[in-house]
Amino acid sequence: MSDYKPQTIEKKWQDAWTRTRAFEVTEDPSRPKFYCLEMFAYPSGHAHVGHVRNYMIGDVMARLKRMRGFNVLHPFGWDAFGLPAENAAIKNGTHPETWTLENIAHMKGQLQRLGISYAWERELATCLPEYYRWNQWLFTRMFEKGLAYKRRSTVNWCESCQTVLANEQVVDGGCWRCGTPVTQRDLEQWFLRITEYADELLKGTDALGTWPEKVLTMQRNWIGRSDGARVKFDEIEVFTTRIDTIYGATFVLLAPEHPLVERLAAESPDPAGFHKRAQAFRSQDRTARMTGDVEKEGFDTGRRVINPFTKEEIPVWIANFVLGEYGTGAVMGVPAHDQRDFEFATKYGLPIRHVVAPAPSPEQALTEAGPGAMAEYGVVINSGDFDGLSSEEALKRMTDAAEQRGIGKGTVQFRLKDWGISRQRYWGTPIPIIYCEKDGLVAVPDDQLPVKLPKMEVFSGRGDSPLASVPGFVNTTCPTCGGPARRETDTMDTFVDSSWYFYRFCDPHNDQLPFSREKVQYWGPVDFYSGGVEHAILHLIYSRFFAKVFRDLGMTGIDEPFARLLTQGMVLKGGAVMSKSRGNVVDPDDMIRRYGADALRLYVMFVAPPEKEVEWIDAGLEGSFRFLLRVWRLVTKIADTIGGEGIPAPGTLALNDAERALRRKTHDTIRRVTLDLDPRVHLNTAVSALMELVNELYVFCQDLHCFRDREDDPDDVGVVVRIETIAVAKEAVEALVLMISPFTPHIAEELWELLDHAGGVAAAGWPEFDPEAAKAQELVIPVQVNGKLRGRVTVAVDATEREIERAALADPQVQTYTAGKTIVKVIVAKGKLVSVVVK
RNA sequence: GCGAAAGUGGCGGAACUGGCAGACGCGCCGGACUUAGGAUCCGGUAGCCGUAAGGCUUUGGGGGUUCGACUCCCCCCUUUCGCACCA
Repeated sequence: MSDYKPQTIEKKWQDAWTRTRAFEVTEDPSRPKFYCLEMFAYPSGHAHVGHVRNYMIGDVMARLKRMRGFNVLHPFGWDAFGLPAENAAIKNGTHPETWTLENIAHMKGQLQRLGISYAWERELATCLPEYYRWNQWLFTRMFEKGLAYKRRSTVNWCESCQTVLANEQVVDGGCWRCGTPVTQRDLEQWFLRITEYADELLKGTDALGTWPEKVLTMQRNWIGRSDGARVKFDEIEVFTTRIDTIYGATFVLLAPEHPLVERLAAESPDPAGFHKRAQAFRSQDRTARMTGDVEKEGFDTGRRVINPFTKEEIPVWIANFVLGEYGTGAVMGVPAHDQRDFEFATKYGLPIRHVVAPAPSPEQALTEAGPGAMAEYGVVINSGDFDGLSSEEALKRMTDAAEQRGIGKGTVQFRLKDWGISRQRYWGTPIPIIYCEKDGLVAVPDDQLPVKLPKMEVFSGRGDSPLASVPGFVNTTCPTCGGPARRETDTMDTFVDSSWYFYRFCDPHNDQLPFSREKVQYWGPVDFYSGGVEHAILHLIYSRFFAKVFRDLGMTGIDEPFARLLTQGMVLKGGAVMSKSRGNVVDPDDMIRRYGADALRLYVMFVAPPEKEVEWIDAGLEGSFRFLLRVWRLVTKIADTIGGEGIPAPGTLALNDAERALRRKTHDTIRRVTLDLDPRVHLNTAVSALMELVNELYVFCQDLHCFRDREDDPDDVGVVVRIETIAVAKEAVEALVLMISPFTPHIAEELWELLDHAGGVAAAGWPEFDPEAAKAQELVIPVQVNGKLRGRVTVAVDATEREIERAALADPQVQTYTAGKTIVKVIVAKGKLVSVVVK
């Protein structure tokens, strides 16, 4: 018996996999496909054990599916554009490209040392022209269809990153990357019209039943559909979801940004003062304004408009809590039925009129202002002809009435905004647009793509778009008229890169198109996708959007890119996320050196369910290492006994009790592990089941002397008397080695070879569950008396309910509790439990 | 504030559709083998009472449904996450 030397065997098998191109695949219509993907990596420098966890989940699934006969695509690549590379360049003078490519090389080595079964020949990096060329190609298609457009607008600006951020990239009022509070800027920006797909993206969430509910909820909230109506109060159009309360509208509120504000200022007695007050609201910190921390404030514009339903004249105010970018930027104030309007009206003494009564008792209409607004639906009152209608009914009738009178229209409003993709930074995809005096905005023709990112040497990190300072890049000729023209100098948001890479993996070397329809139709959609929950409304909504764009371009027939999503929990150290700046990074290479990749892999799978956050504990890894030692010893000690030819299948043999028990455990373990892996993805309990099997195997082998303990002693042949014993031990050990292989592939391959098998575990296939073998002959059934466990009876597996009841009542333990009492009832839960009720 | 998920030993966590709570591992305690062990093997390990057999209590707290509740229902507490004036 040799010692377990993970470093040696891991190297051996990793080399073998590379040599035999074990994980490279091509389309094969004769086999079911399985596309397994983990979110690709930003090459920040070093992988930590948090990355390892995500990649392991995918690797276990990929390896399992291979063993079960699937044609498995399991690729990996690099989300290689991004700010850290540029910042590193500014700080150290290393070119972003150098920095990025070096990091990729290092991290790739780390992943290879973990033995992840990637199809490395499909590796891609988004910073290479072979990739970003297709970003430009797709942008051009979207430009042609009006899905990419340019406009001036107020955008989110991160002072630290010196660039624009999309709405999705503003987290709690700060930059998603660095947390710096976001400010507003007015800029010319390129947008992608994701709102075109708002409704489909929303409805599509219903079909994503295997996604975590949490992610779906976040996406639904983000898209934020509201059904309501636009109604004109003279020239001011408001958006409301509660037109049923319009008779209670006693004022109108404008956002400080509303286009009418400046005109009203000009018409007011004190234009300068008016302007100043509106401006003060506008410059209120957006973050505070958005989070509702700012007190509701406003002022009367002096302007009056007619409520089109009551015909009353009501005042127009400007209010700091009305959002300029949502709806029409104007709302009707219904203080009786909207909490915000209520606070506002109370503060400024505006009239409050109740027009909806609580549904059950319409006659008990509220006539006085209560502690707050009554925002629920009810029965409409004080509303002319509409009195007595339910809110639901009034919504319809009033909308109809407004439409008939030409003063309003039923409409749907989304919270989702178009995706601003212009970035004023260097390390990204150049936007393939040329500005010509004569022809205006011209897309770079496909045959001139890629627009290559010029090699810049100096990075200041200040000012606008670095590319603007490269004359050789900026100055060009118009593709249409040939006259002098200049190029767009902004680059694309890196989330463009990650929004379609999963399709590129299907056809990574295509130099005619981003991918061929045939290949994506074969591999797509991704069957199993795993990554961090932080992308719930960034990457995951953009990718869904792009998938629909590709479909509408006729390039795929796929509506949704990710059939199943698993959001894995983070690995913490000292209660905090691992990061270089905190200095709490656990380096997988350290762990591999000490315990081997297999132990590390096993531990991250065993420590907790994949979705849960976990705290990294070194001792736990040691435990996993000890388990592998135990497996190693078990198999190496018994290999001579069970290896080789001529051992019959245990199903055909007459087994004794111990043999039958082991066989039952073997097959019960196969059943549990199989189910835990697929579809449940409870990797931790699958590992526990394997540990139980190992424990039972040890006892069995020791009791029945299967181990050959002393190799130097020819008398210790380690051979048991019964061939039956050897047969069931062999079955158990082989099933164990195969089932552990998705978790710890190196040791599994090594042991499989040691057991005289050629061809590797993937060729051997996943063990078959035999329900007959797993069946017990007798059952031990617990017996409760008045709800308390009082005894156990052993019955034949096919015993009838009557027999079980009789056995339970005959049990002496049970009788001590039933003696002298009346048996009221006996419930037999077949195969599970007997419950006796006595009085 | 609104919404969602979760609360189980010293710790990470099991318990499939209501049926033996605490699987598996870590840690700890004891034993065996050892020059030694932080290696390995075996055993113990929710709490309380009891020498023991055994008994009682126990899945955040309180009620309820049920022969039976970690699991279902109601109220409350705590934690985490998401949304946060979207009219």
